[in-house]
Order: sequence, then C-alpha cells, then structure tokens
Amino acid sequence: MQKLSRKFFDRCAVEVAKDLLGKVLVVGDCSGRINEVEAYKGSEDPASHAYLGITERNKPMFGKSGHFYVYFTYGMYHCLNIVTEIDKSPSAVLIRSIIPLSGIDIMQKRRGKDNNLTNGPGKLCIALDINKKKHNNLDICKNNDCYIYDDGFLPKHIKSSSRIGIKKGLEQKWRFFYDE
DNA sequence: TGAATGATCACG
DNA sequence: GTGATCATTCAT
Repeated sequence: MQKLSRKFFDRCAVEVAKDLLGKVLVVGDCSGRINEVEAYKGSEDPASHAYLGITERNKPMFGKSGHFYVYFTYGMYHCLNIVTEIDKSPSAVLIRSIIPLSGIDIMQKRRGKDNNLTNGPGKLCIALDINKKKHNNLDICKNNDCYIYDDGFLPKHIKSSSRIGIKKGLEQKWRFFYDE
C-alpha cells in the first residue's frame, strides 16, 4: 500500500489525472477506487475556476499541490478536487466517480435509496460526507484520515473525452475514465 | 427537459 | 447590493 506523496501531485494536471485512475481514495471510514476524473488547468484553460485569477473560493488551487479543493455548486452539491502542479500554478483534478470499496454500509445510509452510491462528483461527496468546512484545503499528503494510495491496480484501457457540464474549453479532451 | 437551490462572481 | 451563472442530480 503506497500512499501517494507530494511528488506524485506535483506534475501537470493532465498527467496526474490519468495516473489517478485506479488509485484508492480514502476519506475516514470509507474508500473507493477512482474511475473517472477531469483535469482543470489555470490561465490556459477557460473552463477552470482559476482562469480569471485568485478569489476566495479558488484559493486552494493557487496553493501547494496534494491538497483537497472542495467547492459548493448548484446550491446543493459539493465537488472534490486534488490540487496539482508546482507552487502557484493553479491547476486541479476533479474526482468525478469512484467504485466503492469499504464503508459501503455507511455510504448507503448517507445516500439513501439510490444504488449508484458514488458515480458522480456530487454523489461521491455525499457518500464520503465531504464538505467545504471539513475538507477544503486539507493536505492529503500529511493526513491520516484522508489520503490516496496505490494498491497496484492498473486500468486496462484508459479513455478520454471532453469534460462534462462546461461550456468553454470543450476542445480539450481532459476527462479520463475506464470501464474495467 | 426542467426544477431544485444558494454560494460565488463581476460590476459598479 | 444585484443579477446571472453554475466542474449537478433527480424526477418528469
């Protein structure tokens, strides 16, 4: 079980995004394997929250890599990102979907009736009880409750497409996922 | 296809 | 302050 270090996250967001596929995200008593992500870069990416510069919300993206960036959207949902790249380069990887591994009963309880526990950015934050107050800007390289580790699993075929739910930056195929 | 639902942002 | 927007989800 190799816990991912700062060095892993300190690279181009697109590379980190691809390499995060198959890794295991741990948040408290729950965990799941990452199977869908999106990369968001800073000044060169009009779809990124960081495109227009630093604000109160996107501040974590301008900080050190290996931190959570959690934001609240559509008045109802949280989304989870991992900050990447060196120092002040404001990039991040959005975790869009995970496959539940442990703490499934807890996640079931939090999500209610729906069988699809964690197959969407808003859903997985509900299942893992991720919110801005507790998790935003958390250093996942130095935390014992929240971190990502490599258990040796390698996705067979990684696919890519345009990112979901955005109007700008559709030409970049920075959504990455795998089926098996 | 559209309603839910409120933080966030740019503007002034 | 104000109005538009929004890296979503769920029920029609």
